[in-house]
Amino acid sequence: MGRAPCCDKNGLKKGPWTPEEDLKLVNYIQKHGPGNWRALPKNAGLQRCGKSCRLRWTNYLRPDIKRGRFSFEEEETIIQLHSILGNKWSAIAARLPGRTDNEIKNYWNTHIRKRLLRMGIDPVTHAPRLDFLDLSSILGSSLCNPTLVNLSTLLGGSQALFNPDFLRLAATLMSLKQENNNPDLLTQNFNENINNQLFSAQLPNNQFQTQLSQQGFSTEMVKQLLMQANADGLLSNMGTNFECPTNTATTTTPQNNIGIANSGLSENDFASQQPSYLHCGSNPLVGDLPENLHFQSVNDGGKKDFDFDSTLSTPLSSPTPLNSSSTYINSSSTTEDEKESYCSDFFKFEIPEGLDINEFM
DNA sequence: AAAACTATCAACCGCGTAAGT
DNA sequence: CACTTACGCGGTTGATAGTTT
Repeated sequence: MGRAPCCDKNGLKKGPWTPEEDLKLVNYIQKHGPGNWRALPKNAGLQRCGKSCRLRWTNYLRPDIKRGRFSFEEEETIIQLHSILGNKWSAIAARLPGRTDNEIKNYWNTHIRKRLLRMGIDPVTHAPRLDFLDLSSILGSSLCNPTLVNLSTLLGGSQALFNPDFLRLAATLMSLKQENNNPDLLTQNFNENINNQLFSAQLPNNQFQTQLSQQGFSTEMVKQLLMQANADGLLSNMGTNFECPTNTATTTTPQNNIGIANSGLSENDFASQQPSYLHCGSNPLVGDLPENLHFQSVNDGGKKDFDFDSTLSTPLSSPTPLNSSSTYINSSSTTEDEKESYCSDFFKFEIPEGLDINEFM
């Protein structure tokens, strides 16, 4: 059964709206309010279909529409929301006052998407793109030491290689390798990036670890990669007793208190989400771990504090990391370069304060 | 100066679905 | 329950402006 046309299109005007048409539409809606779009054009004296009128109103004529360049904060919000919601433009627009879904969609496709691609980040999955990763280097390094990696599980568990969390980790690891001429920076980067990625990867219902273990590509593998890096002298500050927590941990950051335990989400709800760049830092830009940070376990129906100190031998990073890009955050007139610089910190996104994840469910 | 190319974004199209009959 | 209608959404198109060659 074919769908009935929204309106009789014979004789109806298409294309750009004239100021006169806009005026008619605005006047009519001011008097009668929006709605009943099918009847509206006839009543308003417009030779347009209702759909066209609705679109013109919602995307252009509505009085509360904010026009002009997207601010840095808006762009940040879009990226964060897109990592959670995907191409749910209307849902994203609902959280950006004054912006329409069409506008956000256009902006995504013409600006953000391209920038992410340039950064080597897949704009769909928000994970590093495979073709940008020197995975062969990782694999080659690991495979040279058969005690570190079981080849069959590695190959058989190829899905694990496509795990976004692992890819992020791999990307960071490789970037560390490229920077290994600066041990101090390396150590610091490890603290800030690897630790955070390992733990943040476990935040959504321990999804990362579960996937890895199910695919025979265990957390141990990641640890082995880190050990290998350590053996290579890359991670001079990493102790051999480095351990990943096995609890189901959720974020309860001192800053925004977002977490499963207090968000009203079930664990399954959380696990179903795409990687959202939740991380456990107090600073959304640098992602350092405050010493008093506690994770809450929601296992067994009860909340159990999870103490990082008991699982990490590595001291937490300093609160003022090198190369901090925190200066751009307050700039509303951000340049493209600055935004691109910001995207290099893309893995450290944090759900902004006041953003109610529960609304997305 | 003009052609070619690229970026932008308003508008359209078709589909899914809720609501109504 | 089947069907129709209206609405909203996401993908896509195409006109226009801006930039490069």
